[in-house]
Amino acid sequence: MRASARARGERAAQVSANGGERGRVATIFDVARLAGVSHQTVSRVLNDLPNVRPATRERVENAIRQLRYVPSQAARALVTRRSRTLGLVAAGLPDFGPSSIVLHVNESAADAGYAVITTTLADALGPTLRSAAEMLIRQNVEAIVLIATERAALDAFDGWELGVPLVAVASEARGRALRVTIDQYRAARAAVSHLLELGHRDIRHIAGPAGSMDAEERLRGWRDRLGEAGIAVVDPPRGDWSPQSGFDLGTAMLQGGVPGAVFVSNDQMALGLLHALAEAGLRVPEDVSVVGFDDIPEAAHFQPPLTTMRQDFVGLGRDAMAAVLAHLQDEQSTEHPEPRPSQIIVRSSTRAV
Amino acid sequence: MRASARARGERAAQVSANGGERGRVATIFDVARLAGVSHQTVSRVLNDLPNVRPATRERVENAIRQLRYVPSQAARALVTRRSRTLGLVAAGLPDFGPSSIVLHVNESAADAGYAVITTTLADALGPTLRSAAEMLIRQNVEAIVLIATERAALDAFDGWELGVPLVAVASEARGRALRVTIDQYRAARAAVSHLLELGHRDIRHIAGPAGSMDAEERLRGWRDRLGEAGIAVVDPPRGDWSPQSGFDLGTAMLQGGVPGAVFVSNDQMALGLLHALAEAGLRVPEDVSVVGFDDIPEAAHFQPPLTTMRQDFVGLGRDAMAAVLAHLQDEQSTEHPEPRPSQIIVRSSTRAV
DNA sequence: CGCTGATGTCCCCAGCAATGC
DNA sequence: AGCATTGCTGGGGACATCAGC
Repeated sequence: MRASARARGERAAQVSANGGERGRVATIFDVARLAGVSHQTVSRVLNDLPNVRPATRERVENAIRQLRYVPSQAARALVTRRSRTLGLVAAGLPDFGPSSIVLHVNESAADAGYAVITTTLADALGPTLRSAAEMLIRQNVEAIVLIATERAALDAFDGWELGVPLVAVASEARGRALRVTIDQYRAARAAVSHLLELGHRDIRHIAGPAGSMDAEERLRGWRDRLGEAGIAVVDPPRGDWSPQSGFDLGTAMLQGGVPGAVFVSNDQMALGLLHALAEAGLRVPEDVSVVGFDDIPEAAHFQPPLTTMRQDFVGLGRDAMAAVLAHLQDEQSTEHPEPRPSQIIVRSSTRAV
Repeated sequence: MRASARARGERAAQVSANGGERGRVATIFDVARLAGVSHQTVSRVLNDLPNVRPATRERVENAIRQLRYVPSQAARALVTRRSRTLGLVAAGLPDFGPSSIVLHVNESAADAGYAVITTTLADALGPTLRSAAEMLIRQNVEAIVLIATERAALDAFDGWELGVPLVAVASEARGRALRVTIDQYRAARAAVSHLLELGHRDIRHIAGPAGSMDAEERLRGWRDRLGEAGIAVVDPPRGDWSPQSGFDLGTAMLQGGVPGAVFVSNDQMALGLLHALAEAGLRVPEDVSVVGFDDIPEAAHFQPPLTTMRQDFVGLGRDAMAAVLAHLQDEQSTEHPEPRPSQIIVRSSTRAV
């Protein structure tokens, strides 16, 4: 079909004629023309394929530099069916946990040569999630990573054929999504163990919101560990992660007497609790021991510096990216990686009784 | 050219023959075939163009639903040269300020129907920025939004033809980038005015790092406002935004005596300062007044609750997106929007002397 | 002949302009 | 005039083919 070839040639000629035109960028044909080879040879150079003579390669590379040629991702995506792009769906920003995960998934993706399209959601309702996912699919993402704090978010994706792999960062295993996770349950048990080892028996809990899987796992860890120690518990109050709710629930808790220790489901609520305790004239850790969760940057400078659980968000980001890549290479790989362990950071808000 | 049309037809036939094949997605031709129209008619339906009979439109829409057809963004981008995608370059995460800006730019972009590819940077060095920007260009973004905290980041982009509009979120006007901003200078002046009105004269400052434009503007506001009040100042100590640096610099500051009031360049360092003051047995606000900057969610529950400057990140995100859209529609529009004003939040860390 | 290095053709998928009924 | 169709375009990769030694 010579007509086609000629059309290409004419176009290329036009381009070199008005190369100075604003906004016009070089194509692979322009490069080929300048280097005196076919566009296919340029393609081989671009993709590091064999069968290109070093001298030819050199010429092509010079032409690329000269024209400041950048391959069109759109054209490449069209033919390879690979966009080198990931979708990231995150609700619950700007909390420390989700934000950190987003940050580190981004970093791991960049290392793997992937771009990340992030959609932040105000709520985790089905329709919202659905339209976010559809937008990502339209943008041609190769996989979707879902930062799921609420159970509802995970459920919304279930029984819904996306067409691309779904990796969920979540603390419960639900649905068919590939899951990467931090072991919140064991971390909560470790926090309670720390208090038990200090001799505490009256260990209360301020939990996170009901829909949150993280909150649920931390609550379960607290309950189970106390149960094993032969200590009966009642249902704990639930906050919304905010310092204000920690303050309110802490104030309410003090109405019924002074607890020996409190395990709080995140650092911000722990801060609110510290505030409530200070207002009530109670000293930490002399009167009450407090353990938080997350190890936010501020925690080391609370009054007193907070004992808390530090999570491995960096590792989690890597796990998520590894899961994506594994699934992209091999559809069958449904191996869930080991949950990432957490680490207790003992500061000055806990002490032995 | 009938050959071409026939090739299309054959391909379409193949598709419907193995429609169950894994990973194969429907194209506009499959839809056209099922609806008994040409692909162009489908295109008109997709783009809400006139000249489609309601009955035809109906048939096409049914076919789209039936095949779960999603237009290929890659193909569309190739022909329209519009990717509906924005690039966002952010250094300095996960600090509260930059994180908030990223979040709200994302939201505003989503409202405008744009996807956002975010790249997070470990440092703001030239080569890092450059490769980040190149990656975004390859991904075909229509514009780049740069969250620039450091002056060096802004300078790195200068004199460098990107090929796409650049919008900088930054507190200094540098280079040719379109700029949106929060007026840090006026905000700092307001913070100092608050202390002056309370009768303070000995008003110190703990500044942010030297390269930071935000830190510089806040420092300048503090210096100028005090100068106007006839109060001489010396160069303030500089932290790195972290609570630890606030603690260290606060401790050092107390070696030279107890100040009347301190204006701290961000809330986290203010927290460190509160910690240092508490350790020295000083009371806030009885002995020392403290004003922070940012109004992070924790600030209301510091001990004591912190007086601080709240910035309008939501508005800033909208400004950034508006600037992008304006520039995309009209290359000449280089109007910088008015800087967003900030608001003082008076809590319990300041009081009259 | 057999291998290396380079070329030609078709295809990916959607939108636009011109055309046809 | 209203509605639908045909042909071409965009940038680059896969594959088959070809030239040279």
